[in-house]
Formats: sequence, C-alpha cells, structure tokens
Amino acid sequence: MVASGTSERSKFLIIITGPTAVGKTSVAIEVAKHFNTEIISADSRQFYKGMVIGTAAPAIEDLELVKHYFVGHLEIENYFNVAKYEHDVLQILDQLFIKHRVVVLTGGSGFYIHAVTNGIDELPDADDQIRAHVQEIYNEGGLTELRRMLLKYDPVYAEKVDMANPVRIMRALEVSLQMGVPYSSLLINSKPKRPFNILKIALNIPRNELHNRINSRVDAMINSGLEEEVRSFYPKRNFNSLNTVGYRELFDYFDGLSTKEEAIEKIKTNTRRYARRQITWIKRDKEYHWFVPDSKVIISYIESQL
RNA sequence: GGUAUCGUAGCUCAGUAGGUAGAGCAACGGACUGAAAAUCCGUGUGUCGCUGGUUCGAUCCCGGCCGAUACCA
Repeated sequence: MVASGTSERSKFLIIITGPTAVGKTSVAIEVAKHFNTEIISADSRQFYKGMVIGTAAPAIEDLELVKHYFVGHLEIENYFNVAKYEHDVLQILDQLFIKHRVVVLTGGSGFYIHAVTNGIDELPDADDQIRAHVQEIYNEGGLTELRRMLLKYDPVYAEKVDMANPVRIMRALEVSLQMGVPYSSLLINSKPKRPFNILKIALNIPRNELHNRINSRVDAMINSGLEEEVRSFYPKRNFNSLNTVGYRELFDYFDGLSTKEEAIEKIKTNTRRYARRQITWIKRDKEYHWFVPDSKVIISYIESQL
C-alpha cells in the first residue's frame, strides 16, 4: 500500500536529453517551472565543482530558480561512475517523488541516463590494486597482451567485445580477476522495474544549425574566461574528470603543443564529434520522442502523456 | 588594358604521356554494462570553373568566356 495516496502510476520521470548545445538546459528549466518541480542533472562533467564555463553548466540564476541535483557536487579528484550515479539518483528520486508528481532528469550523458532508466547489472567496482595491475599489463604488453588475457579469462566475452578497444577489455579483466569468474557470466542484462513512469524526450535541430551553435558557444566560452578556468585546473590535469573537451585542448596549448587558435578550433571540432556520438547513442533507444527545443510544444506533449 | 600562372571533395592540395580521380584535415555512419564530454570501429561524400572543338573517348590537348593571384602598364 502506498500511504501517501500518490500511486506509482501517476509518478513520472521526464528525461530530456539531446546533443550538446542543442538547448537542453533552458527547456528543462521551463518544464520544471511549469510542473513546479526539480531537476536532476545527467551530465558526467557538470558533476564536478568548478567546471562551469567549459561544461556550459546552468547559470547561478537558473540554479536559484529551480533546484538542481548533481551539479558541482563532486571534487575534481573524486572517483565516480555510472553505478554510483544510478544508486544516488534512485535514492534522491524516492525523496522527490514524495513531494512531486513529476521530476525532470536532463543531460547529455547517455550511458548515465540509461543506467537510471534501464538499470545496469550489479557488478563490483574494481579495487584499486587490481585496476593498477591491469593498467600495468596494458602499459607493458599493449593491446596484444590484453587480448591474450581476455581469451584466457573470458573467451565468451572475447567473442563479442570490441577487441580493439583497450578500455572495454581492461574492465572485463578487472572484474574477472577480482571475482574469479568470467566477466560475461555476471552480465545478466537485468532490467529492473522502476517505481515510476518514464517519459523519454530527445531534442535535436538540423546538423548545420547545431554546428553553428557549437562553434559560437565555444567562442563565447573563451570570451567568458575559459582559459583561466582551465589554467586553474592545470595541476590536476591528469584526473579523469579533466579528460574533457574544452580542457584537454587548452592543456595542450599551455604545454606549447599548439597555439591558442589551434586549441580553440580543436575544441570546436571535438565538441561537434561529441555531439554526433551523443546522437548515435540516443537513436539506438527507440523509446525517445524527438522534438526541436520548443518548451511550449514539449510541455503540452508531456501534459498529454501524464 | 597587357602578360603569366592558377581554377579538381566542405578546406588545403596531388594526379592522369587522353580510358570519368586520391591524400591530409573536416564531415558522415556505427559500437558501447562502473573512464562515457571517455574509449573504439568503419565510410570518399566530386557536373575535375563554364562553353565550343579535336578524338571511339577530354578533368588532361586546342579556342573562347568567367573568376582568382602576381607582375607590367
């Protein structure tokens, strides 16, 4: 029995995603205002404190207007991952759905959104020693050695994984070594039932318009002081959180590997490619309803689905 | 106005002793189970400036036109 009287059927998590620079932030805020609710961010780099300009994080006015979760809540040095995110989001959603019928989850990190909407199998975080060990195997033996080991410890996964992708192989090895069973044997592809409905909305605009928006947004970031923001992180540049478009290119410039102009062009190029990968990811999920970023149209669509 | 050089993919350019063309970058498509703004895989997308001529056949040779650049006036 649900004590509050708010049945699970009426609870809705509204997903608003789309490629970078398409205009997710303002649509999400309009939607949240309309339903008098709050926003959970699904942006794997806006999690980190201080990465404000380079990640186009919501402005302070926006944060005051609508309460946001998962924006600037981590330190650059903090290790974080999708599983932790899934766990933390579900916990906060429990709280939010007590007060709200509708909650908005917005961002461009498809994998993170997927973890919330579709769930991921319960697998361990590899412990630091094993991670370091596997990393060393890669450093010394390269891809060849990784492949050889995967064939030994998890031949089933070796059949289906991209054997040119060291990251995939290393993860499988970490888990296999740690658990003593093949990684693939732990993948059961469970799809947990969530105690709320999910409405998936994706935003997009014609590609050339998106590219124009990306290019001019990068220029705007530079004018807003991106260089200084990135410079302040220079000592921490090796943390994964800073392996990010807009930061790595400027680190290269600081290292004398490129001119500032080249770095800016590279940020634009890499942002365009990032946007394309995001679109590829979203297209795979046929449950998404695509819209141009028009808040009014989207709000009335949501109303019609509640 | 004259002379010279150039005009080939989105950009920079290569090339074909005449058989409709290829590099780099950009772009496009895809994969994705704890690094995901990460990581990895794949794909030439073209009236060879326009227009006549020679030729079985012209991006290539010849003429004219248009455009760009340099030099001379």
